[in-house]
Amino acid sequence: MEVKNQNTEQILLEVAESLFIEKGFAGTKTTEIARLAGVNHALLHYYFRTKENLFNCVFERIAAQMVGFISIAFEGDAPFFDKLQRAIEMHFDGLVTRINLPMFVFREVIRQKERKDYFLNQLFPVAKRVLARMHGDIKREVKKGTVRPVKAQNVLLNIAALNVFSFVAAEILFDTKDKQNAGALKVFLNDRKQNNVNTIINSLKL
Amino acid sequence: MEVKNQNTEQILLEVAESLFIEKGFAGTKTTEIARLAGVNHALLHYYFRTKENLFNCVFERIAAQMVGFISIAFEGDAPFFDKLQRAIEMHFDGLVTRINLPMFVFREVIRQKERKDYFLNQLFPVAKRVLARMHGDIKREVKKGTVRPVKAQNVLLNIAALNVFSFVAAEILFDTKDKQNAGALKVFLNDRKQNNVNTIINSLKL
DNA sequence: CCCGCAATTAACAAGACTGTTAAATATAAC
DNA sequence: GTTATATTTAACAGTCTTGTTAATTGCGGG
Repeated sequence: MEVKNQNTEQILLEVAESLFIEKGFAGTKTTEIARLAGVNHALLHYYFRTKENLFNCVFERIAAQMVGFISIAFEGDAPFFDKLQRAIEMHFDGLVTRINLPMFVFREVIRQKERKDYFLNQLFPVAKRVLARMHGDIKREVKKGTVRPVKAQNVLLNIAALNVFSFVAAEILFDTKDKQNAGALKVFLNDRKQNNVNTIINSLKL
Repeated sequence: MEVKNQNTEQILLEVAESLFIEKGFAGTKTTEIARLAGVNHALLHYYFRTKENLFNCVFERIAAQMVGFISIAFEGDAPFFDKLQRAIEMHFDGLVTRINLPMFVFREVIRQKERKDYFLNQLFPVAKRVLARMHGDIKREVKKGTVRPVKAQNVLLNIAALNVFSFVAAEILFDTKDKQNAGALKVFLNDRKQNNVNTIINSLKL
Protein backbone atom coordinates (compact mmCIF):
# COMPACT_ATOMS: atom_id res chain seq x y z
CA MET A 1 0.00 0.00 0.00
CA GLU A 2 1.36 3.38 -0.94
CA VAL A 3 1.30 6.36 1.37
CA LYS A 4 -1.25 8.82 0.08
CA ASN A 5 -2.65 10.56 3.15
CA GLN A 6 -1.98 14.21 3.92
CA ASN A 7 -2.03 15.75 0.48
CA THR A 8 -4.67 13.83 -1.48
CA GLU A 9 -6.48 17.12 -1.85
CA GLN A 10 -3.41 18.76 -3.40
CA ILE A 11 -2.87 15.89 -5.81
CA LEU A 12 -6.49 16.09 -6.92
CA LEU A 13 -6.19 19.83 -7.44
CA GLU A 14 -3.07 19.46 -9.54
CA VAL A 15 -4.44 16.69 -11.72
CA ALA A 16 -7.71 18.55 -12.09
CA GLU A 17 -5.88 21.68 -13.11
CA SER A 18 -3.90 20.00 -15.84
CA LEU A 19 -6.95 18.17 -17.18
CA PHE A 20 -9.24 21.19 -17.06
CA ILE A 21 -6.63 23.24 -18.89
CA GLU A 22 -6.17 20.57 -21.52
CA LYS A 23 -9.77 19.51 -22.08
CA GLY A 24 -11.94 22.24 -20.64
CA PHE A 25 -14.71 21.81 -18.10
CA ALA A 26 -17.13 19.71 -20.12
CA GLY A 27 -14.37 17.59 -21.65
CA THR A 28 -12.94 16.59 -18.28
CA LYS A 29 -14.49 13.70 -16.35
CA THR A 30 -14.22 13.51 -12.58
CA THR A 31 -13.56 9.79 -12.84
CA GLU A 32 -10.51 10.50 -14.98
CA ILE A 33 -9.23 13.08 -12.54
CA ALA A 34 -9.51 10.54 -9.73
CA ARG A 35 -7.95 7.79 -11.80
CA LEU A 36 -4.93 9.90 -12.80
CA ALA A 37 -4.59 11.12 -9.23
CA GLY A 38 -4.56 7.49 -8.14
CA VAL A 39 -7.38 7.90 -5.65
CA ASN A 40 -10.87 6.50 -5.29
CA HIS A 41 -13.23 8.74 -7.16
CA ALA A 42 -15.51 9.15 -4.16
CA LEU A 43 -12.66 11.02 -2.53
CA LEU A 44 -12.97 13.74 -5.11
CA HIS A 45 -16.51 14.33 -3.95
CA TYR A 46 -15.46 13.96 -0.34
CA TYR A 47 -13.02 16.84 -0.71
CA PHE A 48 -14.77 19.03 -3.26
CA ARG A 49 -18.40 17.92 -3.20
CA THR A 50 -19.07 18.71 -6.86
CA LYS A 51 -17.18 18.96 -10.11
CA GLU A 52 -18.24 22.58 -10.41
CA ASN A 53 -16.76 23.27 -7.01
CA LEU A 54 -13.47 21.63 -7.84
CA PHE A 55 -13.37 23.58 -11.06
CA ASN A 56 -13.89 26.85 -9.22
CA CYS A 57 -10.96 26.09 -6.95
CA VAL A 58 -8.79 25.41 -9.98
CA PHE A 59 -10.06 28.43 -11.83
CA GLU A 60 -9.34 30.79 -8.97
CA ARG A 61 -5.75 29.64 -8.79
CA ILE A 62 -5.31 30.09 -12.51
CA ALA A 63 -7.06 33.44 -12.71
CA ALA A 64 -4.70 34.71 -10.06
CA GLN A 65 -1.71 33.58 -12.13
CA MET A 66 -3.07 35.12 -15.31
CA VAL A 67 -3.70 38.42 -13.60
CA GLY A 68 -0.19 38.21 -12.21
CA PHE A 69 1.21 38.03 -15.74
CA ILE A 70 -0.64 41.18 -16.62
CA SER A 71 0.72 43.24 -13.79
CA ILE A 72 3.68 44.08 -15.97
CA ALA A 73 6.16 46.22 -14.11
CA PHE A 74 5.72 49.88 -14.81
CA GLU A 75 7.22 51.28 -11.65
CA GLY A 76 10.36 53.36 -11.27
CA ASP A 77 11.60 56.10 -13.57
CA ALA A 78 13.76 54.40 -16.15
CA PRO A 79 13.41 55.79 -19.69
CA PHE A 80 9.93 55.11 -21.07
CA PHE A 81 10.96 52.79 -23.88
CA ASP A 82 13.19 50.78 -21.56
CA LYS A 83 10.33 50.27 -19.15
CA LEU A 84 8.08 49.35 -22.04
CA GLN A 85 10.49 46.78 -23.39
CA ARG A 86 10.96 45.28 -19.94
CA ALA A 87 7.21 45.10 -19.41
CA ILE A 88 6.56 43.36 -22.72
CA GLU A 89 9.36 40.88 -22.13
CA MET A 90 8.25 40.14 -18.59
CA HIS A 91 4.70 39.54 -19.72
CA PHE A 92 5.91 37.30 -22.53
CA ASP A 93 8.24 35.33 -20.26
CA GLY A 94 5.46 34.87 -17.75
CA LEU A 95 3.38 33.24 -20.44
CA VAL A 96 6.22 30.95 -21.55
CA THR A 97 5.95 29.02 -18.31
CA ARG A 98 2.23 28.47 -18.81
CA ILE A 99 1.71 28.41 -22.55
CA ASN A 100 -1.90 27.29 -22.55
CA LEU A 101 -3.32 29.44 -19.78
CA PRO A 102 -4.71 32.22 -21.97
CA MET A 103 -6.72 29.80 -24.09
CA PHE A 104 -8.05 28.16 -20.96
CA VAL A 105 -9.14 31.40 -19.36
CA PHE A 106 -10.78 32.67 -22.52
CA ARG A 107 -12.64 29.43 -23.09
CA GLU A 108 -13.96 29.13 -19.57
CA VAL A 109 -14.54 32.80 -18.91
CA ILE A 110 -16.85 32.99 -21.86
CA ARG A 111 -18.74 29.89 -20.72
CA GLN A 112 -20.24 31.41 -17.61
CA LYS A 113 -21.16 34.92 -16.62
CA GLU A 114 -20.26 34.56 -12.94
CA ARG A 115 -16.84 33.29 -13.92
CA LYS A 116 -16.34 36.24 -16.23
CA ASP A 117 -17.37 38.66 -13.52
CA TYR A 118 -15.03 37.00 -11.06
CA PHE A 119 -12.14 37.22 -13.51
CA LEU A 120 -12.84 40.83 -14.41
CA ASN A 121 -13.06 41.77 -10.75
CA GLN A 122 -9.63 40.26 -10.20
CA LEU A 123 -8.31 41.89 -13.31
CA PHE A 124 -9.64 45.41 -12.99
CA PRO A 125 -7.67 46.72 -10.01
CA VAL A 126 -4.42 45.45 -11.49
CA ALA A 127 -5.18 46.72 -14.98
CA LYS A 128 -6.28 50.06 -13.58
CA ARG A 129 -2.99 50.58 -11.77
CA VAL A 130 -0.94 49.66 -14.82
CA LEU A 131 -3.08 51.86 -17.04
CA ALA A 132 -2.81 54.86 -14.74
CA ARG A 133 0.94 54.63 -14.63
CA MET A 134 1.26 54.07 -18.35
CA HIS A 135 -1.11 56.93 -19.05
CA GLY A 136 1.10 59.31 -17.06
CA ASP A 137 4.22 58.13 -18.85
CA ILE A 138 2.67 58.51 -22.28
CA LYS A 139 1.39 61.99 -21.48
CA ARG A 140 4.86 63.08 -20.47
CA GLU A 141 6.48 61.61 -23.55
CA VAL A 142 3.87 63.11 -25.85
CA LYS A 143 4.64 66.52 -24.41
CA LYS A 144 8.32 65.88 -25.12
CA GLY A 145 7.34 64.93 -28.66
CA THR A 146 8.91 61.48 -28.45
CA VAL A 147 5.71 59.43 -28.55
CA ARG A 148 2.54 59.57 -30.62
CA PRO A 149 -0.65 60.50 -28.78
CA VAL A 150 -2.28 57.15 -28.06
CA LYS A 151 -4.62 55.70 -25.44
CA ALA A 152 -2.85 53.69 -22.77
CA GLN A 153 -5.71 51.19 -22.97
CA ASN A 154 -4.89 50.46 -26.58
CA VAL A 155 -1.20 50.04 -25.89
CA LEU A 156 -1.98 47.57 -23.13
CA LEU A 157 -4.38 45.64 -25.37
CA ASN A 158 -1.80 45.63 -28.16
CA ILE A 159 0.82 44.16 -25.87
CA ALA A 160 -1.58 41.51 -24.62
CA ALA A 161 -2.69 40.75 -28.17
CA LEU A 162 0.79 40.32 -29.60
CA ASN A 163 2.08 38.30 -26.67
CA VAL A 164 -0.91 36.08 -26.10
CA PHE A 165 -1.48 35.43 -29.78
CA SER A 166 2.15 34.35 -30.13
CA PHE A 167 1.36 31.43 -27.87
CA VAL A 168 -1.95 30.59 -29.43
CA ALA A 169 -0.21 30.57 -32.81
CA ALA A 170 2.55 28.42 -31.37
CA GLU A 171 -0.01 25.93 -30.12
CA ILE A 172 -1.52 25.71 -33.57
CA LEU A 173 1.64 25.77 -35.67
CA PHE A 174 3.62 23.41 -33.46
CA ASP A 175 2.66 20.46 -31.35
CA THR A 176 3.64 22.03 -28.07
CA LYS A 177 3.45 18.72 -26.23
CA ASP A 178 5.75 16.97 -28.71
CA LYS A 179 9.29 17.35 -27.34
CA GLN A 180 10.66 16.96 -30.87
CA ASN A 181 9.44 20.45 -31.75
CA ALA A 182 11.02 22.04 -28.70
CA GLY A 183 13.86 23.56 -30.72
CA ALA A 184 11.75 25.05 -33.48
CA LEU A 185 9.23 26.23 -30.92
CA LYS A 186 11.90 28.02 -28.96
CA VAL A 187 13.23 29.75 -32.06
CA PHE A 188 9.71 30.80 -33.04
CA LEU A 189 8.94 32.20 -29.60
CA ASN A 190 12.21 34.11 -29.35
CA ASP A 191 11.59 35.64 -32.74
CA ARG A 192 8.08 36.61 -31.68
CA LYS A 193 9.26 38.14 -28.42
CA GLN A 194 11.74 40.33 -30.29
CA ASN A 195 9.09 41.21 -32.86
CA ASN A 196 6.52 42.14 -30.23
CA VAL A 197 8.89 44.53 -28.49
CA ASN A 198 9.88 46.13 -31.79
CA THR A 199 6.34 46.37 -33.08
CA ILE A 200 5.03 48.11 -29.99
CA ILE A 201 7.96 50.48 -29.61
CA ASN A 202 8.17 51.37 -33.30
CA SER A 203 4.44 51.95 -33.45
CA LEU A 204 4.77 54.53 -30.65
CA LYS A 205 8.01 56.29 -31.57
CA LEU A 206 7.79 59.64 -33.24
CA MET B 1 -48.28 18.55 -38.17
CA GLU B 2 -45.78 21.11 -39.33
CA VAL B 3 -43.96 20.83 -42.62
CA LYS B 4 -40.35 19.97 -41.89
CA ASN B 5 -39.29 17.76 -44.74
CA GLN B 6 -36.69 18.84 -47.29
CA ASN B 7 -34.25 20.72 -45.12
CA THR B 8 -34.18 18.92 -41.80
CA GLU B 9 -30.52 18.30 -42.45
CA GLN B 10 -29.85 22.01 -42.94
CA ILE B 11 -31.70 22.96 -39.78
CA LEU B 12 -29.71 20.41 -37.82
CA LEU B 13 -26.47 21.74 -39.28
CA GLU B 14 -27.34 25.30 -38.36
CA VAL B 15 -28.42 24.53 -34.82
CA ALA B 16 -25.39 22.30 -34.37
CA GLU B 17 -23.10 25.06 -35.61
CA SER B 18 -24.41 27.64 -33.20
CA LEU B 19 -24.29 25.24 -30.25
CA PHE B 20 -20.84 23.89 -31.07
CA ILE B 21 -19.54 27.43 -31.39
CA GLU B 22 -21.09 28.45 -28.11
CA LYS B 23 -20.34 25.39 -25.99
CA GLY B 24 -17.64 23.46 -27.78
CA PHE B 25 -17.72 19.81 -28.76
CA ALA B 26 -17.87 18.21 -25.34
CA GLY B 27 -20.27 20.81 -23.97
CA THR B 28 -22.82 20.26 -26.72
CA LYS B 29 -25.30 17.37 -26.41
CA THR B 30 -26.85 15.80 -29.49
CA THR B 31 -30.18 15.65 -27.69
CA GLU B 32 -30.11 19.41 -27.25
CA ILE B 33 -29.25 19.97 -30.90
CA ALA B 34 -32.24 17.85 -31.90
CA ARG B 35 -34.53 19.52 -29.39
CA LEU B 36 -33.62 23.06 -30.52
CA ALA B 37 -33.93 21.99 -34.14
CA GLY B 38 -37.39 20.67 -33.33
CA VAL B 39 -36.73 17.19 -34.66
CA ASN B 40 -36.61 13.72 -33.18
CA HIS B 41 -33.12 13.08 -31.96
CA ALA B 42 -32.84 9.83 -33.90
CA LEU B 43 -32.95 11.94 -37.04
CA LEU B 44 -29.65 13.49 -36.13
CA HIS B 45 -28.11 10.05 -36.22
CA TYR B 46 -30.03 9.18 -39.36
CA TYR B 47 -28.45 12.11 -41.20
CA PHE B 48 -25.04 12.28 -39.60
CA ARG B 49 -24.60 8.89 -37.95
CA THR B 50 -22.41 10.18 -35.11
CA LYS B 51 -21.87 13.37 -33.16
CA GLU B 52 -18.25 13.39 -34.31
CA ASN B 53 -19.41 13.25 -37.90
CA LEU B 54 -21.85 16.09 -37.47
CA PHE B 55 -19.15 18.11 -35.81
CA ASN B 56 -16.79 17.54 -38.70
CA CYS B 57 -19.39 18.84 -41.14
CA VAL B 58 -19.81 21.95 -39.02
CA PHE B 59 -16.09 22.39 -38.54
CA GLU B 60 -15.32 22.20 -42.23
CA ARG B 61 -17.81 24.93 -43.01
CA ILE B 62 -16.35 27.15 -40.33
CA ALA B 63 -12.72 26.46 -41.16
CA ALA B 64 -13.45 27.53 -44.72
CA GLN B 65 -14.92 30.80 -43.47
CA MET B 66 -12.00 31.47 -41.16
CA VAL B 67 -9.50 30.86 -43.91
CA GLY B 68 -11.54 33.17 -46.11
CA PHE B 69 -11.08 35.99 -43.61
CA ILE B 70 -7.36 35.51 -43.76
CA SER B 71 -7.06 35.79 -47.51
CA ILE B 72 -6.77 39.52 -47.07
CA ALA B 73 -6.54 41.27 -50.42
CA PHE B 74 -2.97 42.00 -51.39
CA GLU B 75 -3.42 42.11 -55.14
CA GLY B 76 -3.01 45.10 -57.47
CA ASP B 77 -0.38 47.79 -57.21
CA ALA B 78 -1.85 50.50 -55.02
CA PRO B 79 0.64 52.17 -52.66
CA PHE B 80 1.88 49.69 -50.06
CA PHE B 81 0.41 51.37 -47.00
CA ASP B 82 -2.97 51.74 -48.71
CA LYS B 83 -3.04 48.04 -49.51
CA LEU B 84 -1.98 47.26 -45.96
CA GLN B 85 -4.71 49.41 -44.46
CA ARG B 86 -7.31 47.87 -46.75
CA ALA B 87 -6.14 44.36 -45.87
CA ILE B 88 -6.29 44.97 -42.13
CA GLU B 89 -9.73 46.53 -42.37
CA MET B 90 -11.07 43.76 -44.57
CA HIS B 91 -9.81 41.12 -42.19
CA PHE B 92 -11.29 42.99 -39.25
CA ASP B 93 -14.65 43.46 -40.96
CA GLY B 94 -14.74 39.81 -41.89
CA LEU B 95 -14.43 38.94 -38.22
CA VAL B 96 -17.15 41.39 -37.18
CA THR B 97 -19.79 39.23 -38.82
CA ARG B 98 -18.64 36.16 -36.90
CA ILE B 99 -17.24 37.47 -33.64
CA ASN B 100 -16.76 34.13 -31.92
CA LEU B 101 -15.29 32.08 -34.73
CA PRO B 102 -11.62 32.53 -33.82
CA MET B 103 -12.17 31.27 -30.28
CA PHE B 104 -14.08 28.31 -31.63
CA VAL B 105 -11.42 27.34 -34.12
CA PHE B 106 -8.60 27.69 -31.61
CA ARG B 107 -10.42 25.67 -29.00
CA GLU B 108 -11.32 22.82 -31.32
CA VAL B 109 -8.17 22.81 -33.39
CA ILE B 110 -6.10 22.27 -30.30
CA ARG B 111 -8.36 19.46 -29.17
CA GLN B 112 -7.53 17.04 -31.95
CA LYS B 113 -4.48 16.54 -34.10
CA GLU B 114 -6.38 15.53 -37.26
CA ARG B 115 -8.50 18.64 -36.95
CA LYS B 116 -5.42 20.80 -36.61
CA ASP B 117 -3.83 19.17 -39.66
CA TYR B 118 -7.00 19.68 -41.63
CA PHE B 119 -7.16 23.32 -40.67
CA LEU B 120 -3.50 23.95 -41.41
CA ASN B 121 -3.82 22.27 -44.79
CA GLN B 122 -6.66 24.61 -45.63
CA LEU B 123 -4.76 27.55 -44.28
CA PHE B 124 -1.32 27.02 -45.75
CA PRO B 125 -1.96 27.62 -49.46
CA VAL B 126 -3.83 30.83 -48.72
CA ALA B 127 -1.28 32.06 -46.21
CA LYS B 128 1.55 31.18 -48.56
CA ARG B 129 0.10 33.29 -51.37
CA VAL B 130 -0.50 36.27 -49.08
CA LEU B 131 2.97 35.95 -47.61
CA ALA B 132 4.67 35.76 -51.00
CA ARG B 133 2.95 38.88 -52.19
CA MET B 134 3.58 40.77 -48.97
CA HIS B 135 7.19 39.68 -48.97
CA GLY B 136 7.67 41.18 -52.45
CA ASP B 137 6.03 44.42 -51.45
CA ILE B 138 8.09 44.79 -48.29
CA LYS B 139 11.33 44.08 -50.15
CA ARG B 140 10.53 46.83 -52.64
CA GLU B 141 9.64 49.33 -49.92
CA VAL B 142 12.71 48.51 -47.88
CA LYS B 143 14.85 49.24 -50.92
CA LYS B 144 13.07 52.60 -51.22
CA GLY B 145 13.81 53.21 -47.55
CA THR B 146 10.15 53.67 -46.63
CA VAL B 147 9.71 50.53 -44.53
CA ARG B 148 11.78 48.81 -41.87
CA PRO B 149 13.24 45.42 -42.77
CA VAL B 150 10.80 42.93 -41.27
CA LYS B 151 9.66 39.40 -41.97
CA ALA B 152 6.33 39.23 -43.81
CA GLN B 153 5.39 36.32 -41.54
CA ASN B 154 5.64 38.54 -38.50
CA VAL B 155 3.57 41.29 -40.09
CA LEU B 156 0.86 38.78 -40.93
CA LEU B 157 0.90 37.34 -37.42
CA ASN B 158 0.78 40.85 -35.98
CA ILE B 159 -2.30 41.70 -38.02
CA ALA B 160 -4.00 38.47 -37.03
CA ALA B 161 -3.05 39.00 -33.40
CA LEU B 162 -4.35 42.55 -33.15
CA ASN B 163 -7.55 41.84 -35.04
CA VAL B 164 -8.45 38.52 -33.49
CA PHE B 165 -7.56 39.62 -29.98
CA SER B 166 -9.82 42.63 -30.37
CA PHE B 167 -12.76 40.27 -30.62
CA VAL B 168 -11.64 37.97 -27.86
CA ALA B 169 -11.24 41.03 -25.64
CA ALA B 170 -14.67 42.24 -26.72
CA GLU B 171 -16.18 38.92 -25.75
CA ILE B 172 -14.64 39.20 -22.32
CA LEU B 173 -15.16 42.90 -21.65
CA PHE B 174 -18.71 43.03 -23.02
CA ASP B 175 -21.53 40.56 -23.05
CA THR B 176 -21.67 40.21 -26.81
CA LYS B 177 -25.02 38.44 -26.68
CA ASP B 178 -26.63 41.19 -24.62
CA LYS B 179 -28.17 43.66 -27.08
CA GLN B 180 -27.90 46.40 -24.46
CA ASN B 181 -24.15 46.55 -24.95
CA ALA B 182 -24.39 46.84 -28.72
CA GLY B 183 -23.58 50.55 -28.69
CA ALA B 184 -20.54 50.36 -26.44
CA LEU B 185 -19.36 47.26 -28.25
CA LYS B 186 -19.52 49.03 -31.59
CA VAL B 187 -17.57 52.00 -30.29
CA PHE B 188 -14.96 49.69 -28.81
CA LEU B 189 -14.55 47.72 -32.04
CA ASN B 190 -14.32 50.82 -34.20
CA ASP B 191 -11.65 52.21 -31.93
CA ARG B 192 -9.76 48.96 -32.09
CA LYS B 193 -9.97 48.77 -35.87
CA GLN B 194 -8.49 52.24 -36.17
CA ASN B 195 -5.83 51.38 -33.61
CA ASN B 196 -4.86 48.16 -35.35
CA VAL B 197 -4.33 49.91 -38.68
CA ASN B 198 -2.28 52.65 -37.04
CA THR B 199 -0.25 50.27 -34.93
CA ILE B 200 0.77 48.09 -37.86
CA ILE B 201 1.50 50.94 -40.22
CA ASN B 202 3.39 53.06 -37.69
CA SER B 203 5.42 50.06 -36.62
CA LEU B 204 6.58 49.61 -40.22
CA LYS B 205 7.10 53.19 -41.34
CA LEU B 206 10.60 54.55 -41.45
C1' DC C 1 -6.16 -0.16 24.74
C1' DC C 2 -9.99 2.20 23.04
C1' DC C 3 -12.56 6.12 21.63
C1' DG C 4 -13.51 9.45 18.17
C1' DC C 5 -12.62 11.45 13.99
C1' DA C 6 -10.60 11.89 9.47
C1' DA C 7 -9.61 9.40 5.35
C1' DT C 8 -10.67 5.84 2.25
C1' DT C 9 -13.18 2.29 -0.14
C1' DA C 10 -16.70 -0.47 -2.69
C1' DA C 11 -21.13 -0.55 -4.14
C1' DC C 12 -24.79 1.57 -5.83
C1' DA C 13 -28.50 5.07 -7.61
C1' DA C 14 -30.16 8.10 -10.88
C1' DG C 15 -29.89 10.29 -14.75
C1' DA C 16 -27.65 11.84 -19.03
C1' DC C 17 -25.95 10.73 -23.35
C1' DT C 18 -25.00 8.36 -27.68
C1' DG C 19 -26.51 5.37 -30.80
C1' DT C 20 -29.77 1.44 -32.64
C1' DT C 21 -33.90 -0.70 -34.25
C1' DA C 22 -38.15 -1.78 -35.97
C1' DA C 23 -42.26 0.10 -37.14
C1' DA C 24 -44.95 3.97 -39.16
C1' DT C 25 -45.56 7.57 -42.39
C1' DA C 26 -44.86 10.38 -46.30
C1' DT C 27 -43.29 10.83 -51.14
C1' DA C 28 -42.35 9.88 -55.72
C1' DA C 29 -42.36 6.68 -59.63
C1' DC C 30 -44.65 3.74 -62.30
C1' DG D 1 -53.31 2.44 -56.77
C1' DT D 2 -49.31 0.02 -55.80
C1' DT D 3 -44.64 -0.31 -54.96
C1' DA D 4 -40.24 1.26 -53.64
C1' DT D 5 -37.71 4.52 -51.22
C1' DA D 6 -36.79 8.28 -48.11
C1' DT D 7 -38.06 10.31 -43.80
C1' DT D 8 -39.72 10.24 -39.23
C1' DT D 9 -40.98 8.33 -34.82
C1' DA D 10 -41.07 5.91 -30.28
C1' DA D 11 -38.89 2.82 -27.60
C1' DC D 12 -35.00 0.97 -25.95
C1' DA D 13 -30.04 -0.66 -24.89
C1' DG D 14 -25.68 0.26 -23.12
C1' DT D 15 -22.48 3.02 -21.41
C1' DC D 16 -20.74 6.95 -19.02
C1' DT D 17 -20.95 10.25 -15.46
C1' DT D 18 -21.94 12.52 -11.31
C1' DG D 19 -22.87 12.04 -6.79
C1' DT D 20 -24.33 9.31 -2.38
C1' DT D 21 -23.96 6.02 1.26
C1' DA D 22 -22.65 2.91 4.50
C1' DA D 23 -19.05 0.29 5.93
C1' DT D 24 -13.90 0.01 6.76
C1' DT D 25 -9.40 1.52 7.84
C1' DG D 26 -5.90 4.34 9.98
C1' DC D 27 -4.45 7.23 13.63
C1' DG D 28 -3.73 10.35 17.54
C1' DG D 29 -5.21 11.54 22.33
C1' DG D 30 -6.69 10.08 26.60
